[in-house]
Amino acid sequence: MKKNAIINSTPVCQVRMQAISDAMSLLSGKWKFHILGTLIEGNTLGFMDLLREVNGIGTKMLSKELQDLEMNNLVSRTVKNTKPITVEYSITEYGKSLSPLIDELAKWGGAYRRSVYKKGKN
Amino acid sequence: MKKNAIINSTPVCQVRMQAISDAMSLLSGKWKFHILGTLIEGNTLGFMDLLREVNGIGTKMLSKELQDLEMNNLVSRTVKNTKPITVEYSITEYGKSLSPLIDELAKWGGAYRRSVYKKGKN
DNA sequence: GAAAGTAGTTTCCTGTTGGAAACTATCAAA
DNA sequence: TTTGATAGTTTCCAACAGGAAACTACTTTC
Repeated sequence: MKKNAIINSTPVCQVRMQAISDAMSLLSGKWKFHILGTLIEGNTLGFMDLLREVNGIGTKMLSKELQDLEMNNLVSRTVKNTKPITVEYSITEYGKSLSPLIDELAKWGGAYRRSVYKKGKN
Repeated sequence: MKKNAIINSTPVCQVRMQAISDAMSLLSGKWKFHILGTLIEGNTLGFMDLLREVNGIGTKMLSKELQDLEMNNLVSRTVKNTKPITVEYSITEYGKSLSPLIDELAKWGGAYRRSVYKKGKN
C-alpha cells in the first residue's frame, strides 16, 4: 500500500502553506525588509536618501527592489515637480500592515542571536 | 556637505536590522517553512514521511534543508535502531518558538491574498 | 532472486540573485 | 564650464539555489 501525505493534505494546511509562499515571494531577497523598515521609520525618503540609509545596497538593486515593492502596493512612488526632479518613496497603508511581522522577525532573530551568544558559539 | 545615513545609523536600528538578517539567513530558501510547519503539526516524522508531506520537494533538497535546520538547532534527528534503520525528525523546543512568526507570516500572506482577490487582480 | 522500503549522496545542469562599474539625463551652483 | 546633486538604466559577470536522475547500501517481503 502506497502511503500518501496526511498532515499537509488537509485544506487548512494547503491554504496556510500557500499564504506563507505568497508572503515569502513578496518579501524575499536581501534588501526588502531593510527598505521597508527604513521607510516605516523615515516616512518619506528620496532615492538617494534610501541609498545612504540602506547600508551596502547599490543603485541597481535599490531601483529593482523599489519597483517590486511598488508593484505589490507596499511602497508608493511620487515624482515631485521640483528642479532637479526629486522622487518621494513612502510606505503605503498596506506596507504598514507588515509591522507586526517585521517586529516578530526582529524579536525572534534577536532572541536567537542571544541564545547562540550564551552557548558560546559566537 | 556630504549627507550620511540618519535613521539607520542609530544603534537600535543596527541591532534590529542585524536580528532580521540573522532570522532571514536561517529561514531562507524555498522549503524551510514547509518543513518546519509540517514537523510542528506532525511531531515526529521519518525522511520518507517528510518527502511525502512536503509537496514537490526532492531528496536532495530535503536532506540539505534538514541538515541546515539541525545545525541551527531547530530540528532534531534521531537514528532508531530498527531494521531497516529509520530516522526520526522532530521539531526542537527552539524550533517551536518560531510558531508566532510562522503564524504572523501565514496571517499576513492570507490577508494579502484576499486583498488582491478583492481587487480582481487574481 | 527480484522488488520494494528504509535514508540518503552525487553529479550534472539551469535559472536566479546580486554586485561593480559605466552610462544617461537634467538642473543648479560656483 | 566644471563640479556635484538629482534618479535611475544597462552591461557584464560570479555565485548560489534548486531540480532530475542515477547511484549507494542495507533489509524485508514475495
